Amino acid sequence: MDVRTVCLGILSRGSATGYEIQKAMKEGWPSLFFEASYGSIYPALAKLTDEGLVTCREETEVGRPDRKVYSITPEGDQAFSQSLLKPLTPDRYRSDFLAMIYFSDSLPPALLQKYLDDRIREHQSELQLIDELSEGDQTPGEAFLMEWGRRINQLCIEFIADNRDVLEDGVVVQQAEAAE
Amino acid sequence: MDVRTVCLGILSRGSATGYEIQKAMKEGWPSLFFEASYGSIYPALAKLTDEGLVTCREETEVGRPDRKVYSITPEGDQAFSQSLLKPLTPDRYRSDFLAMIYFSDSLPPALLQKYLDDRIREHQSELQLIDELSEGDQTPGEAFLMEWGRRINQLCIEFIADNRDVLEDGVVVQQAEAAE
DNA sequence: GCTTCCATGTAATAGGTTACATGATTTG
DNA sequence: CAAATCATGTAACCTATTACATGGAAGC
Repeated sequence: MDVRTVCLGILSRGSATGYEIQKAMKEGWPSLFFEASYGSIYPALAKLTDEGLVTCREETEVGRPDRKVYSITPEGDQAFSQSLLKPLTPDRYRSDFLAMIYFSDSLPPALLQKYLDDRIREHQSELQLIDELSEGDQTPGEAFLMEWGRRINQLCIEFIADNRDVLEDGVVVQQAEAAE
Repeated sequence: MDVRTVCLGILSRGSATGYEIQKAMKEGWPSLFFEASYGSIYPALAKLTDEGLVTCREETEVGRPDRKVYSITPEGDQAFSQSLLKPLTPDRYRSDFLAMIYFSDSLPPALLQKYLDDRIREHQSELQLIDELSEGDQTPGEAFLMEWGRRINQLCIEFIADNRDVLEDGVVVQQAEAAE
């Protein structure tokens, strides 16, 4: 699922500007599964407009660029529904944090501690974000994502707290050999 | 952390061919935080060799391309250690699955069910992979990643099983309004 | 007075994937 | 007998990021 499709999906929930779409990907529910910068969102919206999948209503503004409110068209709705029928591509996950864990024996212990502390704080921020998003009514998808996000972040915080000594003490774990 | 750096990190654990590095990113511990295709790995190794961060020993093979075994140099070791000192970039996560959840009200119910079933199977496969990787001795980093992977995947399986009815019944969740 | 928010967009660049090219050996 | 495994590499392509360009209004 590329920027194009996610923009279309967000617009299927209601009209928005490019700026608002980016905000949704950064601080809204979509931030839990996607992110993109202006440099990809604006061209995507321009292309979707060319193809007739969205329309654009311009509102003249003073002192800043005209506000362009994009709305999905019936063709856009159909295109989006069809894109959901295509097989899902595998999740793409890339984590400097987990890489750092894997290579943590090449790391100064003080830095390892800092990275772990930082990480806990990041998970706490995300829990707070989810709390803020959770105010008001929710679609089933939002309710599911909310609890999902809570559980995952809680688990991560708890897990780091409970298991950081394995990394910090640098003990090599040996497999119990019951077979001998 | 780009392909270049992860290749270097993997080579810091022992010599390997490009093929083996790709396998590690696909089926080894590194698969938990990184993935890359040959098209990026081979050029990265060539460049690292040019820069003197790795060396390459060629073993003549019959019926297939020469096997090129890469080994990290002292300069490479140092370069890798230093790259771990640079601030970690935020995790990058992109999930068609969670996007599908978010937009699940635009989805035929039968397809939603299939996606959820498939997802549970994927998490089970990953648990199995982790079990296979867990045989033998482990570094602290590996032990941490092992348990991390187990817990996350177990949580996901359990969570989907427990909460899928929220999506499948399509009930709109309303916030309890205690303040009124 | 500084920072953040609003608001759009482009150009250069980075970083990667996909498909292609080749082909023997082992496993089911 | 087909498929997977081993094994390397390139070229075309795609997608997205980063940095730049612009600037007023509102909040702290």
